[in-house]
Amino acid sequence: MQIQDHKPEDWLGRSAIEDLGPDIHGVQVWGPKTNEKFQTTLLDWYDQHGRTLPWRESISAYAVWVSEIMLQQTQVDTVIPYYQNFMQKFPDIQSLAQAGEADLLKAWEGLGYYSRVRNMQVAAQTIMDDYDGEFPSDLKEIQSLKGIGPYTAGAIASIAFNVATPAIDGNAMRVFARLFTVSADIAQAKNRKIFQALGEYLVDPKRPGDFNQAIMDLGSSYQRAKDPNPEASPLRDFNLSTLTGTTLDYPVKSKKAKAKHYYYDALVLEDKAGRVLICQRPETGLLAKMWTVPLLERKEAAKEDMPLGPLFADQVAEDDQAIYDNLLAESQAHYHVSPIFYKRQLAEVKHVFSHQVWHIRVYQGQLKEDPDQVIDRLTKQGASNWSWLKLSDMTQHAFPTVQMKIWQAYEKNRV
DNA sequence: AATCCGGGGCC
DNA sequence: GGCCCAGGATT
Repeated sequence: MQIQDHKPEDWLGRSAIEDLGPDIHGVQVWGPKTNEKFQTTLLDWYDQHGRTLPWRESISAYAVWVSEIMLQQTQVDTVIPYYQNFMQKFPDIQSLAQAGEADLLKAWEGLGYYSRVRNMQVAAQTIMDDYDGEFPSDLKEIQSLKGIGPYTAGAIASIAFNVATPAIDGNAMRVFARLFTVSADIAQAKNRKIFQALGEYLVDPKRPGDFNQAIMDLGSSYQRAKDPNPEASPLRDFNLSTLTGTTLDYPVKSKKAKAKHYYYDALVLEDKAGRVLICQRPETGLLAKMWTVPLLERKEAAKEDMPLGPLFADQVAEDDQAIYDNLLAESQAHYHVSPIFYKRQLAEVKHVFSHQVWHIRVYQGQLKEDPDQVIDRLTKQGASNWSWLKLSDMTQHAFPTVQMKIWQAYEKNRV
């Protein structure tokens, strides 16, 4: 599609201009070459009032890449300290490609969506192997890298390599939907092409990177999702929703499905030496490869309080029998006790994910007998994804936030 | 096209 | 409790 040959109404599926009239409140809106006036106004504002951010200080493809991956579904204020730590530990593509996975996960600990950092390392290795260590500058080659989709490719290409392409994320879709009163549902993937086309029409071919960043800054200030201030925006006179008083009608976004609820017992089993048993989650799925104390999902019928006392196998959900069996084997081999332990409920922890809500009862495990064995033997036997952790030394494993909550509940309430 | 994948901030 | 956020991979 020859974007430059079309006016916005051609791909909005209706004539916004005709519906509203060319003259709104005495202001001429979106006539010929209005996009060029829009660009000038936006970039003049950006030059004077754009945000100062760490990854804008000295532009490199690597810095833009790291920041954009971290900023996926994550707010700027959350990202900044992670970004600075990450750039110090992994300052270039090569150091990222060669990093140990545990160190990478530790640098990402608490940030969420942990596959982002694993994908980034895969991409770094691809760049080392296939691009001689130089970040590719072609839009399609950038998007072919693991973890880089259409938004991030557009951001890197425009900001780092001055490629005249838009960067369409939720922020840009909100800004453009309000700008042209687009009623298409931004939650539906098929509608992304509408905003992509608008972006291609609007983007400044001379300063595409600054244009895209200016849209982001506009979306975080005058065109925030909540409590926007469109009347004071430098783009006020271009904005059809502002001129018609319909800002909060846009963007249209359908609701997400409700989260499912799950019920767990967290078993904090501490030995005489002050070590706590932890295990590593599977390689795929939620919180992949992160470490937690054993989490046993309660059977549907056992959602009520469990009686304090020994833990028996028939109280554990089928999916968690392997965890239980492993606990049982370890305790029998090294402590000659069965069942594993008596337990005391300390607290309840609630943790909300995008699609799941976890309700966790935290139990303090109590060894039935006093172990005489040397604890180190435990770490040498059995599967490597079990470990005894000294609470004073938590830097060797990456823990998800839900585990941090369990640690806090344990430290506060342990007896 | 729908689902999965974290976590924090805000109301 | 619900919604938002500089999305992408998987199915």
